[in-house]
Amino acid sequence: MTQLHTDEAFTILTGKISTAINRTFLRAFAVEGVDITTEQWSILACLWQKDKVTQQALCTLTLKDKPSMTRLIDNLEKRNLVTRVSDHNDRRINLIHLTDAGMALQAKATDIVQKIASKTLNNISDDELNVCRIVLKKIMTNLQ
Amino acid sequence: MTQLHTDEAFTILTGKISTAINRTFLRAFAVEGVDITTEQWSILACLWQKDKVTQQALCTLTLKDKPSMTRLIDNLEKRNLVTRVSDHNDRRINLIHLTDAGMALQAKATDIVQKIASKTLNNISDDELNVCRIVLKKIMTNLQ
DNA sequence: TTTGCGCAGTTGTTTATGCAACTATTATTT
DNA sequence: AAATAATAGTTGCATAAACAACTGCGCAAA
Repeated sequence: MTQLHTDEAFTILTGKISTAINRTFLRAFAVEGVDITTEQWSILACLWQKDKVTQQALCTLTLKDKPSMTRLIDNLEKRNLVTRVSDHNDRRINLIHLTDAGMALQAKATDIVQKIASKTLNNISDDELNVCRIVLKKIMTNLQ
Repeated sequence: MTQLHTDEAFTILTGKISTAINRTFLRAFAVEGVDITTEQWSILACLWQKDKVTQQALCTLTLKDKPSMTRLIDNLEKRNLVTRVSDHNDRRINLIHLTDAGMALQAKATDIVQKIASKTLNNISDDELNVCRIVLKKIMTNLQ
């Protein structure tokens, strides 16, 4: 690949895109009265698929490290969206449970995310997006 | 586009890619004895192209807001890589000057970045990367 | 000239990441 | 069984982002 392209792609990937997406999510959530951050949403999205999992499982799913997860769960607990429940068989483990409030957020948050996703991916063809997905996956693999 | 693809692309873009790239950069810099972060590098890279610019200009170039820039420059000054020089014509303005140490980093840091870039973009064709660049640019535009 | 607007930059608060070092609990190994 | 290793989670410290509120300076209109 030419050097110019490499630099451009890198500059974009090195933060700008995710920063812009995060900002868009944050503002949309705020406007719609959903008081969570993008990161908190990413944890809730896991729990909406499968509830009562360990913090470690959430780390693996979201590619975050344990300290980050500890603090994200702290913040979600502050907002009464999840609770830590100690496992009786293995007391090292916390199982993260959605609260009623946490479950209640699913519909609205999912709706907001869908709207942003379709706005963001407007005028991008299936083929283009597919190639992009493949490239991003290759990059993730190369970074291991 | 299909919903599945949308979700996947989004999950990757929403932080994971840039987090992984940031981590890789940080470690590579640390291993090679270059004591800067990815964000600090992004500022230095601007200055290596054009020195003695305002903080606002750096904000525009890197898509960061003013408070972020203030603190990034603070940290770069702590490391003696740049200095703030007050403009005599307009005392509102700080011109950011590279120090000798800041200039001296260019070769080594650029080399590290090149190595990571080629490792990261390994087995990705020019065509694929081009499509990906176009998609990422469209996404950035859609997010305005 | 003085009032007021706009621009450049700073500070405070909350949230999040990376890494290292730590505690507590469980599993292994000898 | 006792010592050791591995696992789950927490805490401390530095860096960084978003947003709002602020200071200080320049400029233009009344």
